[in-house]
Order: sequence, then C-alpha cells, then structure tokens
Amino acid sequence: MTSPGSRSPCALIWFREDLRLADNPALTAAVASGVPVTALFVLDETTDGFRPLGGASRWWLAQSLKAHGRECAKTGLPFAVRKGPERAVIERAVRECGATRVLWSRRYGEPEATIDADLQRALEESGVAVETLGGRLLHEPDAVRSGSGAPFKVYTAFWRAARAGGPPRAPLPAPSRADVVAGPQLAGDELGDLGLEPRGGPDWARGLRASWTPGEAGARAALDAFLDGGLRGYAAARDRPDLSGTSRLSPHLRFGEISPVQLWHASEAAMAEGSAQARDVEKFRGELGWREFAYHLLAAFPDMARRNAAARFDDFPWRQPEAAELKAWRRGLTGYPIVDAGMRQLWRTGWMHNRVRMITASFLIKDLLVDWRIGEAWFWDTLVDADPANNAVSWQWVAGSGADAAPYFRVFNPVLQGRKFDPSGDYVRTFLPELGEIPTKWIHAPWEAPAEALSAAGVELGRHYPRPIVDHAAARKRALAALAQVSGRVSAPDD
DNA sequence: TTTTGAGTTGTTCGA
DNA sequence: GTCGAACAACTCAAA
Repeated sequence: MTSPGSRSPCALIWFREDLRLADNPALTAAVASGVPVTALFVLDETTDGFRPLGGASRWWLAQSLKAHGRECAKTGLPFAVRKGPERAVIERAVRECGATRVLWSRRYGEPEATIDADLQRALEESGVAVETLGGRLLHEPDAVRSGSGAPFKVYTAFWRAARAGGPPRAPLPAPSRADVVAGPQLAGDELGDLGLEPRGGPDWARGLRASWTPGEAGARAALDAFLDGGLRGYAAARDRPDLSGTSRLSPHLRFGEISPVQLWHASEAAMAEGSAQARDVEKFRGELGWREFAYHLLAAFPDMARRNAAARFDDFPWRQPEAAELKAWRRGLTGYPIVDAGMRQLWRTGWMHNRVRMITASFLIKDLLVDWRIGEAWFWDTLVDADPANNAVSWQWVAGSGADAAPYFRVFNPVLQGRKFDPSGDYVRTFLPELGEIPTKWIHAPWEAPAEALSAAGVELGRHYPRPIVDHAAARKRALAALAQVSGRVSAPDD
C-alpha cells in the first residue's frame, strides 16, 4: 500500500443532490483546478438522523445514478457509487485516491448541513482543502433577510426581497472531455447491489418507468418540451390538471439534474425570442420562488417536517383516523372523484398535479381532520419529487400550521374545485376509468346524478365506485370548529 | 414605537 | 347565473 503522500494530487468531487454536469459550480471548480478529478456518490442509509428516502425517490435515484454514470463516462470523468456512512466513506476515498481537495454542492436541511460542516472541519484539519459551492438554489437561504434582519415568513415579501438582488448568475456549461483530467477510478458498488429498486412483489415501478426519464438528459428534454409548448399560456394552464400545463420538472430539480439557474435563464431566452410572454415567465419564476422560499423556511425551522411551525397547532384536536379511512385516501377511494383521481395519479406515476395536491391534502386535513404529518409521510414515500423543503412546507401551508397566517376558512370544496379546475372531467376520467362514461355534469359529484344516468354509465355507487366517505358540508363545519379551538383568539384577560 | 395594509391558490350567502 | 361581501383574528413587513 502506498502512502497518500506518494500520490499525485487529485480533486474529489462528491456528487449528492446535484446529479448533473452542466451548471454545476462544484464540478466546474474541480475541473478548473487543473489537477486530476474523480467523482463519487455515497448512499448513506446508516447515519443517524437522515430521513430515509421514500420508495418512489429510491427508484428515481437508481435511474438517475445510472444516467449520471453514463454522462460522466462520456466526459471522461471517473465516477463511482459507494454505500455506507457518508463521513467514513468520504474520508476513506480521500485516503485511497490521495485527494488534496474535496468539492461539493451545499445541502441545506438537517442533519445534512451539520454533517457537511463537521466533515469539512475534519478534512481541513488533516490538510485537505474543501470547497463548498451553491448550485441548488438561486439564493442562499440565509442571504435574504427582512428589514429587521429576520427570515421572511411571507412569500410575497420574501420573493420581492430576493429579486431585488438582481438576476442570477449566468449558467455554467458542462465541462468538455478536453477540459477534464481524469483522476483515479475509485472502486465502487454495483448499482444493482444498492437495493434502491423494488425487488419481488408487484412491479409498482412500471408506471414510473412509463412516465419519466430520470437523468440530466431527461431533464433537458423535459425543459425543451416545456419551452416548446408549456411555457406559453403557463400562467393560466398550470392550474388545470386536465391539461399539460405544468413543466413536470420537479423530480429533476429534486435530484439536481437541472438547476434553477438554468431554468431562470431558459425562460429568459424564451421571452427574448418571443416564444413566451412576460406574464407566463413571471408565473413560472414565481414557482421557482416558492421552492426558494421553502428552503428559506426550512433553514429557519429545521423541524419543518416534524413540528408545527405555528406552535398553537400543537393543541389541534386531530382525529385518530380509522385504518379504513386512511386506506381510502391513499388508494383513491374516498368517493370524491377529484381527490381519488389525484391519489391514483400519485400512486401510478409518482407525481400529482400541484392543484390536486392541495385538494387531496385539504381533504385529509380538513375533511378527515387527520394530522398533516400522516399525509406528508405518504407523499414523501410516493412522490418522485419528494423534497425535504417543499413537501413539509406545502403540507403545513395547507394545514395552516405554517409560518404564515392562513385564513382559517381556507377549506377546499372537492366538488367545486373539480368543476373549476377539471371542467372537462378528463383528468378524473383518466385516472378513474370506472367513471369514464359519466357525463361531465356529474363527473365531480356522481352521487348527485340521477339513477338512470348512473346505470347508463354502468356505475352502481357503492359497488363500482364508493359513495363519499364523509359529507363535505358537515366536515367543513367540524374543521372550522376545530380550527377555532387553536385560533389565536386571546381569552379576555382577567386584569 | 406605532400604525397600516396585506396575506398564492377559498367558499358561501344573499342581492 | 353572476357578483360582492363576509368570513377570526393574527402576524408579518414596512413605513
């Protein structure tokens, strides 16, 4: 065994949630250093405090790592994947390849940020240079502050302040094969041995395979398709689950296959060449803004996935749901078509339209009065874009337990929402084939349809499709009463 | 310090 | 059918 000192210096790029070569500041810095570069990804399922990835995310990660391996190979960058505790794996890899510098893109949640800081200190004490760069976000979460220096708790103010700093930096090109000086190839684990993909049992990943192309090239293709057709009219169409009005870029962003900086400038270019209107581009950027805001809040409230940001919600009288109720929600058998279509889209494709996420979440929280954390956990397990910041912040937003003060009366009516945002009923018909023949007039409330219409459509309620498991009007009253219990109303002071 | 206007995404009721 | 007001009271952000 040779001592590290006898090796020629090299740089280790540690890929994490930035599985891309283009616009990757850490990678660009590694390549620019001029020393040979080698790359590593670590699958850590043992370190204390990490939230295990959900099933859909594990599937995505497996595909994304394969794709990333191919991209690295094309560029001449040695890439390996290893399983084990991050810190020990990185320290060992540094010794093995004699790395004199280690680079990575920053992570923002906990315990990741602390683990990174500790590792950086340890490496630097042993004489290894460490460079941590941004790349996941447009703005560092702690760089945007209100006038009083506190983190923002209201989106509009946050986004206004964030944008006051000017447009984001220009995106970086992917290093070319000629740029890359290949370092030593680290021995790695076979992807198939990592256990990321489901084995045995029903092939639930089939729908995911049919719906997505994970990886940097797939991300680029999704962006091109969006720029081609989706961005024009985005402001209006993004709320319509029966249209293809959204970018569907969320899982690619989640795993860093594409960066928000790239998306920002791509939308800028589309506007410049006249293929998109300012209104649509602004709306799209606003969605990037929500992602930024979620990370901003997560930095301020690291417990966002576990605790109510508004402490008064700790006393909220959640119901202990019956197993059957929860099962009906998860399987899409609540009897409310828009809710059920959403839950089945989620199960089948690993993704749900944003509008329908709000409706299904509102139904669980407000209609069934179930603790938002139960829903958050289900989404975490089943969404391919399950993001530690977005998922937790969004569920708390619907619950009203988030940092901002939500109007107490924000309770979604699943019938009205369905009629308003899926007016054709095509979204429901796509995911609830048993309702395929029901006329649009009753598609969102089949129990209101006359008996003849139901039998003509071949539907017997309670047999082919369930009756509503709760009465929404009554559930709404119950939810408002429960919310009143934790309202900030101060009882009369007895002074 | 105090004040003021606003707060992604809603629903219902009554005119 | 359409429209505007009402729906807690609170917290946030900025003036």
